[in-house]
Amino acid sequence: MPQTMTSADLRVHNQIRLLRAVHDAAEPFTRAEAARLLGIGRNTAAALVGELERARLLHEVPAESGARGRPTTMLVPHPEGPVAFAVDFREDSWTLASVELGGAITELEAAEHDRTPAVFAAIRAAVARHETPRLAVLGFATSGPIRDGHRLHISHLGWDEVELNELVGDDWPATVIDNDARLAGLAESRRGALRGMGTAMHFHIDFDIGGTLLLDGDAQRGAHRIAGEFGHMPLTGSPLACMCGVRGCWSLDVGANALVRRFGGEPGYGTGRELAQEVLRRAEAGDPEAVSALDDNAAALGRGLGALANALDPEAISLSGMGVDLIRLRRPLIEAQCAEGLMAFRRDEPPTIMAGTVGEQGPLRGAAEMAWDAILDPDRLRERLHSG
Amino acid sequence: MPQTMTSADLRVHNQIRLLRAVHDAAEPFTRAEAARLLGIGRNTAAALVGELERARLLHEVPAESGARGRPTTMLVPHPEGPVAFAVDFREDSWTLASVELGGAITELEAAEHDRTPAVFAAIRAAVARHETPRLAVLGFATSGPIRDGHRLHISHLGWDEVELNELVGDDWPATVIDNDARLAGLAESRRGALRGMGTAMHFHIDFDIGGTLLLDGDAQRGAHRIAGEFGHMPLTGSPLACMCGVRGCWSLDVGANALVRRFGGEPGYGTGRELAQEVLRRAEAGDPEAVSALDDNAAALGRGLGALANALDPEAISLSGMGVDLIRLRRPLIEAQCAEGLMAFRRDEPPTIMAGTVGEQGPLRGAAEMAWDAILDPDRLRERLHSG
DNA sequence: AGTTTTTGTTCTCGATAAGAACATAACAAG
DNA sequence: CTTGTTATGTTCTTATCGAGAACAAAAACT
Repeated sequence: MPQTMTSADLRVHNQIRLLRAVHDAAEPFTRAEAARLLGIGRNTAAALVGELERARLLHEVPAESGARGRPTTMLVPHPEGPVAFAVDFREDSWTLASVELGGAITELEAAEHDRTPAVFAAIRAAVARHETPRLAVLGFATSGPIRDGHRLHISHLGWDEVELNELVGDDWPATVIDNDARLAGLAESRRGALRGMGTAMHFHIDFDIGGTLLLDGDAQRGAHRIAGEFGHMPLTGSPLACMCGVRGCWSLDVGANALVRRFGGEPGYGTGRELAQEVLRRAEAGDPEAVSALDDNAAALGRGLGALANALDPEAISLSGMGVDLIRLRRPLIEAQCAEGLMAFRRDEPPTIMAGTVGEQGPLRGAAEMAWDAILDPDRLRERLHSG
Repeated sequence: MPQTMTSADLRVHNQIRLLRAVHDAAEPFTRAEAARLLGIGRNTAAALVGELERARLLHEVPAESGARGRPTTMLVPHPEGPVAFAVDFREDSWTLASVELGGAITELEAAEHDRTPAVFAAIRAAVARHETPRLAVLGFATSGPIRDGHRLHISHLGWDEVELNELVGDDWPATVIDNDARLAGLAESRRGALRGMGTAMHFHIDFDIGGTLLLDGDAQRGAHRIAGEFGHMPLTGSPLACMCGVRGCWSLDVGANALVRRFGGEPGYGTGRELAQEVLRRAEAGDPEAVSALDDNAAALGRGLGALANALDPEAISLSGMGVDLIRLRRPLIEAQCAEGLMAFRRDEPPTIMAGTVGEQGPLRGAAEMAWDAILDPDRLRERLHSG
């Protein structure tokens, strides 16, 4: 029982419903349409919008009138309203972007980095270069699990429980951080292939597999915020020991690491990724050993997805990273192996497996969604409404 | 955006908060305590309770005064208020009970059955024998997955997609049906070992393993309402083919079926369960082969739990059915194997593994919770408040 | 130019919860 | 036995919210 529910809370609640409708809509809509959408009267809509306009959250612009009736206004994000910054922090580069209500995104800066935690200072400096009073919340996507929201662990970079509270300190704007695979899934769930689904899953396949379970548009985090290591379940019977400390992980058979290992490459970041891409190209060209490696990879992917579908029953599964290549090149094999892993009675209704539509921008857009979730929080909104 | 949020909805919302507080509380509390708990004024609490009293949902009884201050009243379920009926339908027997607000349970009837769908008529007759105007919703727990909420599949009974809409027809009271393993988990989450946890899991181990992911006190159902078949993921490397149509299922190594197979018994319900219990007894007595079988079973359980914890990051995992015996007899082995399956960086914070505290009543109590969730639905409550 | 259609605006109304002031009924202290 | 203390119940006022009806306004259609 957190807080009471009073008339003022009611107003904030309905204003958030309105803002979220604007944020989530594919096309902008008018104030009258908003009233119908939310099931409120036109007078109430006018009052809600009026306050939000004064708080610089919404802006009304004259709608070009094509139909009959008195002219109305479109509800658009306020030009001086809050924005979210989003950072996609990768193993060798980062991107900073600004995202408005509604999802319009502007890339601000991008750079490579030296794989030491010093990069956080560089990112902070970039944020400072672009900082504006409009910046409300910064969403930060990084690879690797983040325990309890502040202890970052990226084994590939040799980062062992890096303390984020020391790197992202009080001089940062309000910041929310999460895992890239989870945020990519969140982006698909909010603005991509999984939009509107009650139960879905997303997997990002890079060197290994990370993913997330998406329920009603929310990415599940787990008790210590480190849910999503689906790649470290023994789903395909591998006998090998995994870098994570477990034997037989799914990720040993799916993803770039599996390809690289097969061709004797180094499982590092620079050359490893190139080699994996090279294998995919050779497989497309028909090289028998590359074809075999690709087939094994795709088959293992499908087998694992079937197993997970038995347990979690997603409506659809979207893929990003190398998963996009796998589904493009070997969809029938993946689906056949998925069916093989599905309990017989489920095979007539298998989960849809598809490439994500947000693509490479997944972590960035997911970070923005996470930041906007924080901006559209009742307490924060109440404060903003009453201060201005 | 389903419904609007008006002042009347606010009242219902707060009344539901109050009713749920009463329902979930371990000990009854007074009206003044309720006001503090919900963060509302005493006057508001009086108004809310007054309406709920008139609607026969709450009842105020004088509290024995031990302390100073003006005497107050305890909030208890109304003696003429709605009740939920709960049915636990097992493979050879069923139980019918009545459950009040707050969880007080009264067993009404129990019987064996002949394993044909005709048993539904017998259960309906039992419900009729005990039916009262107080009956609001019937919660029904059955083993086996129920696709889309109405197609029941129990392979052990030879029931292949039995159409529940034909068996539970218009002559039934309002009925909600779900899977027994999921409802056992719901019971643990609401009234048992998992109470108050944000992310937890429950597994019921019988002939095989069924389970559920519990998030904020809610059991996840999946897109087709058939989530939870964790036992049919290949987590332990078994080479065998499973009855479900997949190869290598976890359930081939954990549960009564694994014990029965090892000792050459029939994997049927009557003798199979007895044989499994016999093996457990012999293992306790020190019989080497039984000990080995029990060890294998427990080790496979732990190994699978570790894998699942990597993916879903539960705070705790509770067990029912044969899982209670396994945790009692082989906790160290289970925990060691779980740690082996956990990614190295998680091993210092493993999920708590424990026996459920609701025990055999899990499905029944879970069915009651599900039914009460339906009773405490805003629409239903609004109707009840305005009709009386 | 008049009609139709859609939306904006204004006003009233009922309901909600907050808050303050006061009443009440127990226990405790003298 | 009387008086004070304390926690709670009760009453009344007030601000706010959304609903709803009536009316005004502005476009397109006829």
